[in-house]
Amino acid sequence: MNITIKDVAKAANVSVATVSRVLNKKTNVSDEAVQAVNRAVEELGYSPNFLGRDLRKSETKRILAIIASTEHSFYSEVLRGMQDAAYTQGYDVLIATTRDDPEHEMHLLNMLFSKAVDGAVLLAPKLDSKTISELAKKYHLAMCLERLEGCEILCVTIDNEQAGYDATKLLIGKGRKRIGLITTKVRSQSSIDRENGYKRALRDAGLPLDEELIYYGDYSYDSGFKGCEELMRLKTRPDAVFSISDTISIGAMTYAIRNGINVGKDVLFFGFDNISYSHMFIPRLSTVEQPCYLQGKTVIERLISNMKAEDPDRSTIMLPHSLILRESTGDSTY
Amino acid sequence: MNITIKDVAKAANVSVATVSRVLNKKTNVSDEAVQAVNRAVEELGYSPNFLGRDLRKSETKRILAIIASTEHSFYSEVLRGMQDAAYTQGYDVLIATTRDDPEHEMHLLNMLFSKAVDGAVLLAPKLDSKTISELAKKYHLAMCLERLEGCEILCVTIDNEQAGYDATKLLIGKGRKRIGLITTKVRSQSSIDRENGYKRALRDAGLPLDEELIYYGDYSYDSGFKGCEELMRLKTRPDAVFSISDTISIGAMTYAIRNGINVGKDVLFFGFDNISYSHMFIPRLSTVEQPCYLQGKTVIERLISNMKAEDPDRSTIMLPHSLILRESTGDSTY
DNA sequence: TTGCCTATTGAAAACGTTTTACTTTTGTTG
DNA sequence: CAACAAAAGTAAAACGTTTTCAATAGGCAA
Repeated sequence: MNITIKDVAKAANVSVATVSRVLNKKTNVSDEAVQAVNRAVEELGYSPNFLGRDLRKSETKRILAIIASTEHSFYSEVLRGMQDAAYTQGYDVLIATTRDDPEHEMHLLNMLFSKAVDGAVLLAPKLDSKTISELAKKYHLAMCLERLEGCEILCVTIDNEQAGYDATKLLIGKGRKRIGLITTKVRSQSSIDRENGYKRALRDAGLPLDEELIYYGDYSYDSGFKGCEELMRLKTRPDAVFSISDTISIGAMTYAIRNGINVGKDVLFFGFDNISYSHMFIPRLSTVEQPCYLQGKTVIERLISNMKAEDPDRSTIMLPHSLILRESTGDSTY
Repeated sequence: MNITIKDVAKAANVSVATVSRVLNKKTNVSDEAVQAVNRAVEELGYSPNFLGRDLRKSETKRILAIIASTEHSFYSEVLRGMQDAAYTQGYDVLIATTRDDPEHEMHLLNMLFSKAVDGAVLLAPKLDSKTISELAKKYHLAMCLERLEGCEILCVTIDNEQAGYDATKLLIGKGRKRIGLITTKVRSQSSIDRENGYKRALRDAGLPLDEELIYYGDYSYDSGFKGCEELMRLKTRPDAVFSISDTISIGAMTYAIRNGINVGKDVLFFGFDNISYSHMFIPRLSTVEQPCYLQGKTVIERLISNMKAEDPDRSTIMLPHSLILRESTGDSTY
């Protein structure tokens, strides 16, 4: 039924080894042999079985990117960076989704343990730091976007604490004294870091830290909407709202607009991630931009280099972020 | 270096065959053997090499979903449906992106030819109908969301022509006489179908087909913005605009709003896909909803059933769509 | 005791490659 | 023309599993 290298060898009147050499562009094979083999491959419509090849070579030239879901277009650029970096070195990137389930995450990592891929990158780990640390010792595993406290693993991310600080400080610089924060109940390290940055900025500016001003929800638009509603119902309203993601921030702004609040004037809004919709929304959202493409590219480059090295790099690399000022903070820049 | 089944066998004092039987939960193996093997597996931290296993069984229990990119969150639900269906049958779904490059699409399909996956689903084919038809004869290949004229392959989609018709007819029903269409220059079958539906609705209503009212751009927000600008500059403006995607429609509405047009009153807007942002935008966008989850679920169920069948199903299945009316057509429904 | 059946086990083949180790052919040089 | 090196080829081992086939052991009836 299936055409194997043996069939090609027979058709080309050479040995199996010769076929293999031709296919792998090795030297030590005559022009006639090359031609005969190529003709046979063509005629038979042969394509080599990767399982056999990969087993023998014990490498697959494939890397698995593990994300939570493809819902957040935010990942798209990161993955593009990963693919570009991988592709130039002859690797393919496959994507799989955990759907926020740590068990499923472990199931996917099985592909790594069982050599179905050469390496893996976690973009939204649900497993705990210790477990991942342990795995990173044995396998070619890395993290991107999200770091984990005390986790010894190659990790490429941004300084989320500093980014939270910068965003908050910018709002303070615009004369705001009561700044709300909408974050998540589920504590990913990035949201913890961003929250810490927010708090440090308040401290540095001598502003009081009012726990009332912090709303804990989830990553959704609806949560942003709800969070803003709660904040606006306080005796003394906030005059600015920093959200740890753009989607949340858009939800928050929506509440404000629907309730007659002048966004960018009465209340300033600041998001995080610079997703494409943040500049499509009216008014355009000011936000923190991460170097998505670069993070993806970097993590793959390092991971592949780790795969060749005897002594793998398990450090955390923080790439620079930047602030993008738009209408929601009263700036008119595009 | 690596722990293989042999090491486990040695440690458990049984043969390799017995270990394999225990691992695969076969009968005909004594309790003692089971325990000894499990203990050894535990102690050595053994996990079976899938390459060996898959080669021997010549099946991987993996299916590849090939999309253009993860940028459009629209795919997310489809993939979720695919994964649910696959997972209940013991399959995993891997995702790979073509980045709109037919050559790269072929490269990814290589994983299918070379048995690295058992089947594949194309969600945004760039290859031509004939090529895909040919491949579908030899491999377990299916399509989802997008059909291809004259392509003999298992395909799960919606009736895009009818959907385009329905949306346009709705606008006509609201008394609109000059309806603009913003579509794409690159002719995917779905956009052709939607455009045809638009035209049929005009014909059926006895409205003239004015080529001026059709703008050909790409799938982006910017293209929608630009398209709307062109349409609004016509001597006689359209009183409604149908776009073949929500992102385009949001771009179009943005132009309108920024230029003082009363959206939902002066001009109605209709999108396509019901992406999450379509109800976050202000005003909320009326749109065509596709059964994303169901399409994904269905295509995988059929594909897996094809993998077991002698005579595979190569028909096109069209699932029902529906209209969602929101503020952009003057409806107040959520 | 003998014979037979069943439950468990193990040795070895098989899956499709690549690669090693060895043989044959070709070509060059003195 | 002998000697030898280089080039081109082959057979077989190896990768890590599963599965086939045969063998062993144990139980039980006669």
